[in-house]
Amino acid sequence: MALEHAILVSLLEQPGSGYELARRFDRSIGRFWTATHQQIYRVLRRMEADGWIAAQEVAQDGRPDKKVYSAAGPGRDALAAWLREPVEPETVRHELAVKIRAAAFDDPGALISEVERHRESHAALLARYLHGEQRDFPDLSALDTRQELQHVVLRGGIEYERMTLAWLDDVLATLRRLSAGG
Amino acid sequence: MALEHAILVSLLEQPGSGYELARRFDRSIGRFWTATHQQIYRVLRRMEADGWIAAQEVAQDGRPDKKVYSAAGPGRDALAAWLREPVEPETVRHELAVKIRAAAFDDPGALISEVERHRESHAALLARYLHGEQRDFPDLSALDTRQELQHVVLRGGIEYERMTLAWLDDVLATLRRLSAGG
DNA sequence: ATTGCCTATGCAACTCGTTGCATAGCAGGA
DNA sequence: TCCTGCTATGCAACGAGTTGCATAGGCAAT
Repeated sequence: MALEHAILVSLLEQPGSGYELARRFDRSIGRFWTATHQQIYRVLRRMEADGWIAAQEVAQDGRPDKKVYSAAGPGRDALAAWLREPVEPETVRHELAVKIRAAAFDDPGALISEVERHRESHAALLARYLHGEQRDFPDLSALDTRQELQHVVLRGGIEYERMTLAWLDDVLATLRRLSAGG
Repeated sequence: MALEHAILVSLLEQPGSGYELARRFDRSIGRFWTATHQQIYRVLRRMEADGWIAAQEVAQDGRPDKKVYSAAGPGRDALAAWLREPVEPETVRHELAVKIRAAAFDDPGALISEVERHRESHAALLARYLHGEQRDFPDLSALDTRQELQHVVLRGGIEYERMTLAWLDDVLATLRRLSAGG
């Protein structure tokens, strides 16, 4: 389980409430680790009970109070220990690949609009990555350690999206060829 | 949920027992959809109850009897309906990316051997893909629809592994630079 | 005025996925 | 001979993840 660790990293980068974490997971972090607010609140309570993080009540005017969490010593230790553990292989759930093989038993042409939709969403994500890179890393020759590591992860995301776009074009060409009766 | 659908596709390509399906999921299909034998048996029972698949008891000598499943009419219908439904966005769980960002709060050098291990396993998988391509698709100019679709999925796997290898090299270079104190 | 959205946290119920264990006969090697 | 491993199926318990709903005040637009 790595949701705890993903939350720890996020809190080390910047303390925040459960709600704020949920929004971060929707945006940046969620690109390589998804989580709903329910999961986050549940795990935060457990982590606080275990002493990994500390909470501070913050009163706000005009909106509900919030609990701002930050990483504590035992949390840092747990993260360091986890870093040294061997990682489990990534489990992939590529639904579109299942659909493509399923199309052999139905009409390949029925998948085209679906694949086009995927292509658009990957193109949009790539554009967002590139925009975020410009905004957050304007000068690539002056990055500290944290930024270097954030940037190498971002580069992975960018390359993944580029590769996926090229592959989806390949898939579309194949589907069009097959449904045209080629 | 798409485990049902992945199983249906596999049974349409070739009928088989739960045990055989589990091994297929370990090998080919498992590269884009993982499942343990427990999940598979549980889902097979449900699918049989729903009439999606039909079972036939097969006695064997020297080994336990098995139940060979094959896709039934309602299963094909369900698959066709699913093909036409919009797909949920793929949820990614990229633990290594979390670790890389976590390394900013510990020693980046501690991650190097971990990343090297990943690199090796991706290189091995790429080699297996390429070997499987040679074996299963010796003549790329004479493929039927099913093989065309299987091959375009395989091409996706190959490109994914190539991209991942290049990225892991990038990660390694970055980690080495940072831990050398550059 | 009312509708709908945003911040902020949480309960309850459910499904999905994993882990450990059990059975049971057969084959092969130390 | 004992141990390991393969085929083949399954139970039980747990942990992870999702979905629907609830509360509750404030803001902005219709």
